[in-house]
Amino acid sequence: MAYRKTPAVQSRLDAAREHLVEQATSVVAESGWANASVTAVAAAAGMSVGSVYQHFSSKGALAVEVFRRASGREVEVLAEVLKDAGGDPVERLAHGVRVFARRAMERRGLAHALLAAPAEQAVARERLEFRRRYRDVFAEVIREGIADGRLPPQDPDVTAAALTGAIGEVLVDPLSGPADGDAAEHLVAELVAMSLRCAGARTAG
Amino acid sequence: MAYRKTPAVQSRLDAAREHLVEQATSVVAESGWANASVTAVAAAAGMSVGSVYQHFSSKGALAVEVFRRASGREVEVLAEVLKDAGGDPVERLAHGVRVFARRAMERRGLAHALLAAPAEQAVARERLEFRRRYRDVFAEVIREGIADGRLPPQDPDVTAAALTGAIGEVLVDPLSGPADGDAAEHLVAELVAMSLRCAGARTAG
DNA sequence: CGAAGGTCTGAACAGTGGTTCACTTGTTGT
DNA sequence: ACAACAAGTGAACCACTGTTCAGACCTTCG
Repeated sequence: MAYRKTPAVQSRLDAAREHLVEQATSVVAESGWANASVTAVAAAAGMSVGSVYQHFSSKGALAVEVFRRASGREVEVLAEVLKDAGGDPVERLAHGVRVFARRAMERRGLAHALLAAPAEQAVARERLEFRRRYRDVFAEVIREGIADGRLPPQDPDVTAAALTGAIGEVLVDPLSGPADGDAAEHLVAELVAMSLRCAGARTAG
Repeated sequence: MAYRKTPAVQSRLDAAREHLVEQATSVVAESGWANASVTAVAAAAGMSVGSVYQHFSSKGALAVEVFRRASGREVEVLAEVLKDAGGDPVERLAHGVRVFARRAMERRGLAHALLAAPAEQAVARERLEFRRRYRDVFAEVIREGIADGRLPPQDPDVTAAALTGAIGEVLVDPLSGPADGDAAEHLVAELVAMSLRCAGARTAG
């Protein structure tokens, strides 16, 4: 033999793959899935179309990877807040909604891509899974709230799904506009209040 | 002159157009926008591809017409219930949610196509308008509720958007399954209760 | 009936975008 | 330096669909 893949080469490959996924994410966040053609993504990553297929067996596989990373990050953050932030379940729910909303407003493009933008089948399937995970983490905290009497009896899955849909709808809708500082704060406050009412918390007048 | 379009011919044309729109709606409801190619729609309507272009200047125009009709019907029904059904605003809201939910569950395919299924740009734009109209009719009844003191102060647009998103999320999610009689009734009841809580109505324990 | 002008057809066309592959370039070990 | 082989390239290929259009067929009216 006269050639064997060296660690240096491997890490260069890994870095290239990493870079590709990151750039693809940017393209998706800025222009949506529809404009994230293999050509466009390859160009953004500064590599040839052919090279993309050295890292992913198909465009769909790359799209799924992009979606999984971004959505996984979001779910993780939310789950952490809902589980480990201090306070009773209702306080944690409020905090979670606040974080969800703020993050989505800061990265509007990405939020839209994850929650609503038209996408190919493979990504659409991932999106269902993503929403299911969101629902599960919300449902858990609602269950806790019911258990300790701070929330009234209810089907936690229905309420959790509703929260996911409600927040997504409010945030993704372009009528809410770019939402500068003040308007954004107002929106977040209204969202939190609405979510607490939705779960049946008594605090929100 | 030797030929002029006769009323009989015109009504035959109108009927054909009508038939085309109806069949296209069926295709969309059953297979989603993605599978509603011009070829498939023409076949379903029993006409040639070319004839489709006698009625609509493009595939997008046909898709928009299909969407407008179906969505317009739904909004109309909901608006009527929210405005004209008897009772105070809270009762009307509950009734409206019940109707929205039942209709969506009865025509799951259509509901999914209207609310969530991936669609081309032109339809996506219509969908935003559709959701805006839903929001407006919900917001109106919420405003009334606030005005007569049955609902607490809140941003009606935020709550209305949330209701649209929440109900859509709960209904469209395939995990809720085909929802046979009993499960369906449970789901509707939970949805109504959740919606009333969401708007801040006091009745819902 | 026959001319005029419409309606209907579906194969051919054209744009798009994912995928491939013969080739060039780069890297490794002798 | 050179052989061996992997990585990188991008034009060509291919499948898929929306759209067109020349000709077939129908309807009207003198």
